[in-house]
Amino acid sequence: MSKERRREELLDAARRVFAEKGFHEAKVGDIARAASVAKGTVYLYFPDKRSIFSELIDHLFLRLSGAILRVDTDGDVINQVKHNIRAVLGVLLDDPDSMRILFAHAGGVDPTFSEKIDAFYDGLKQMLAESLEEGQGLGIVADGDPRLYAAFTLGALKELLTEVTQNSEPRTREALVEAVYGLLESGYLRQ
Amino acid sequence: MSKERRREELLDAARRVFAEKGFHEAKVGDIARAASVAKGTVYLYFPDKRSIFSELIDHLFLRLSGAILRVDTDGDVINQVKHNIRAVLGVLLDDPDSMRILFAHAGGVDPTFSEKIDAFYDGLKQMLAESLEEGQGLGIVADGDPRLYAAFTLGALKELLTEVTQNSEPRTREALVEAVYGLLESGYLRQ
Amino acid sequence: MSKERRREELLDAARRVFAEKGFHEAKVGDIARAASVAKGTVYLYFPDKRSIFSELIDHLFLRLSGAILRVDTDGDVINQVKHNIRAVLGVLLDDPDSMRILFAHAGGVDPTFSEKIDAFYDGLKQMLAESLEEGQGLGIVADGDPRLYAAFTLGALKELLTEVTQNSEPRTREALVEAVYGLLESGYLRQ
Amino acid sequence: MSKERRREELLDAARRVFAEKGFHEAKVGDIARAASVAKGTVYLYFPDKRSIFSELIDHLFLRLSGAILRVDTDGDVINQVKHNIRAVLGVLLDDPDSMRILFAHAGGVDPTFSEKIDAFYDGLKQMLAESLEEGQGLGIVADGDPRLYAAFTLGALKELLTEVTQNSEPRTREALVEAVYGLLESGYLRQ
DNA sequence: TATGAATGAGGGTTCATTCAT
DNA sequence: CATGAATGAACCCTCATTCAT
Repeated sequence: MSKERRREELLDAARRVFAEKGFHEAKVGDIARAASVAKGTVYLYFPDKRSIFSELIDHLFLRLSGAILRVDTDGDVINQVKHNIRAVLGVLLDDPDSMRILFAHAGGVDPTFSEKIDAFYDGLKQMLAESLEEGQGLGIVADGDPRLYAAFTLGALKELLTEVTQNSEPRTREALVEAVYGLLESGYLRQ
Repeated sequence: MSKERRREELLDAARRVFAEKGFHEAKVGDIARAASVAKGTVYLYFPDKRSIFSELIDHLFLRLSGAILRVDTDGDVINQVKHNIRAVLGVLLDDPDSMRILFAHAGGVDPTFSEKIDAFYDGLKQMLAESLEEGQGLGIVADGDPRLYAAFTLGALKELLTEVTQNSEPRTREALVEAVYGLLESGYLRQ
Repeated sequence: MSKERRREELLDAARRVFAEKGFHEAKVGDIARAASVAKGTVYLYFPDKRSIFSELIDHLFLRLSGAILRVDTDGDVINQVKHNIRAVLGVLLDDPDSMRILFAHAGGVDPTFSEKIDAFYDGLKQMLAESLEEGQGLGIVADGDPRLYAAFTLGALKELLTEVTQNSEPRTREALVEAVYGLLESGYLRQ
Repeated sequence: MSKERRREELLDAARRVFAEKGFHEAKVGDIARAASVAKGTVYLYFPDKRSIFSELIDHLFLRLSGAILRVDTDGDVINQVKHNIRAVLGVLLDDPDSMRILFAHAGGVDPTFSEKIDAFYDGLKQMLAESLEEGQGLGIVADGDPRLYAAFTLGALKELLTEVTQNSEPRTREALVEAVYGLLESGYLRQ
């Protein structure tokens, strides 16, 4: 087996184990067993346990960052927004283990790691808030604190994803996209 | 010092320590030191470290559950919704350490614990979804999957709280309540 | 048992174990067993294995440094020289385990540690060489490189000590002192 | 490359690595890298790491044993003594890596190995002591314990070598021979 | 013969928990 | 009740050695 292939297998195994048990409950031996190798083998490919976890998160962040496009307010805003919702849902629903690691376990590693996670979310929120502010100038975003709107959006997406993964009710992605968009566009309370 | 008082002091100390370091990085010795007692004393009041953490979370859950009122669709729905938003914000902003434990660290303890957290959120979502379904019958909630709306709401609130605590920008609670309500009522995107 | 007492016991046990097995072959468990405590207890008194070894060597160095007096060439040189020989022999013969650690095992720990040992010997040689140089000025030390004389002296003492400890032949310390002095004063080859 | 040649290369590499790092800090991988072969190759030529170290020491011992001639008291004793001093200095100064392994690292391997080293020195001392005893019969060696004289001589030589290698001051070998001889013949203290 | 990926025993260290005082 | 020294299970990581290619 090629070195690169074995490395991928270890990452796959680690992803499954971390998703199930979290960072601290996942023992290096668990990862090795899940990959059907000896414990020592893990250390031929990674310097330590933490770096495996870190690589999984980094990779997920990269995919998310790559999938999201900064909204260009000169173009079709609605479809760009929907594209981004679709992109985020796509990345995370296609890799529910990574998603679970990020949402359920990434915070419990250690303070340094938490900062990294926070920084990523902060970056997203920042980018989103800037787009929203631009949108306010164009009158396509309601008045109000764009950081709050950004936080709403992120939170709604996160929890939606958690809900969708935990709950067995099957829903097409497009329906989810529309549901999120609907929320952003008109909420759900009616008088 | 009374037994009950000492127990409270230990919980207070544990809350601070867990909030700062998370479950695994917080050592029993840290908690003892924060409470100015010896390590052994902790075990006179709690059977183990996990149960302290658990009690903090349980207590927070109780306060949250107690603060939230099931919406009575016969009454003033708007104000009941706002009341609930206000209540959740109140409980969590008044006790930022508990909030941090819940949002940043509760997931990293172990799989069993994660289930407990998930179950609580699920209960909230369930209750909220039921109210929303009722509301749909009365025409005051838009058509669509009430579980999704419930997830949106929860997620938006969570992230809002994270944002508010992390970000230094000071905002009155009432402004936050109105902002959340505004989102639920009409979103923020305008064409 | 007092904390200080337990610490001494651990040092005593470590001294015996290190003397017998050397740094690497001596396991922390060996030291714990020799002191009749659990392995974890060792770490209540020392941060790590190396620091125990280091403390033993440091202590020995202190005792040696304290025992040796710089020779004052205004006084009775012969007796001062004999005093120093006697002092070094005394310190090391009274603590053969430490001696063995120093002579047989201290070099095998790691490069940093070896430097420390070298530095100590170098300091001794330096001090001795300076005294000898002074002695040359007074005509009581033969011409020649004082560093070499210092090295001879140290080496002769070291090996004498090794010999005396390994060999069962019992000899009074005073006889040893006289023998060393004799060597320094007139060698042993006769024509 | 011939089997024998490769074996020599591995020994050369090992000598360098052991001299620099000592037995425990020198990893088999270090040796392989220094010899520009793969780790597994080392094991085609040697059964284990210890045996490489052992062979280096054995070889050095052989060269030393071969260089030293038992003093024939019928002949020119002075020059035979000088010859031996010259021979030991020659062997060790020509191969400073082996010397460093012997003096600085051979003690730290394990108890069994330490015994081997001790045994070698003991053999040397024994041989030397016997010659000295013979010399005492002929009146060319002072009265006194010949084992002690042997120990002195060995120790002085060892430390001289250490000094010469560590210190940058350049000295001709003949000067060193004369210095050692001078010590043996008349010490360095004068009244 | 040479390779280097894989193995797995073993060791240092941590820390939740216990218990004698 | 309170203490804090002691315990020892458990884990991460290293590296000498093996073996399939």
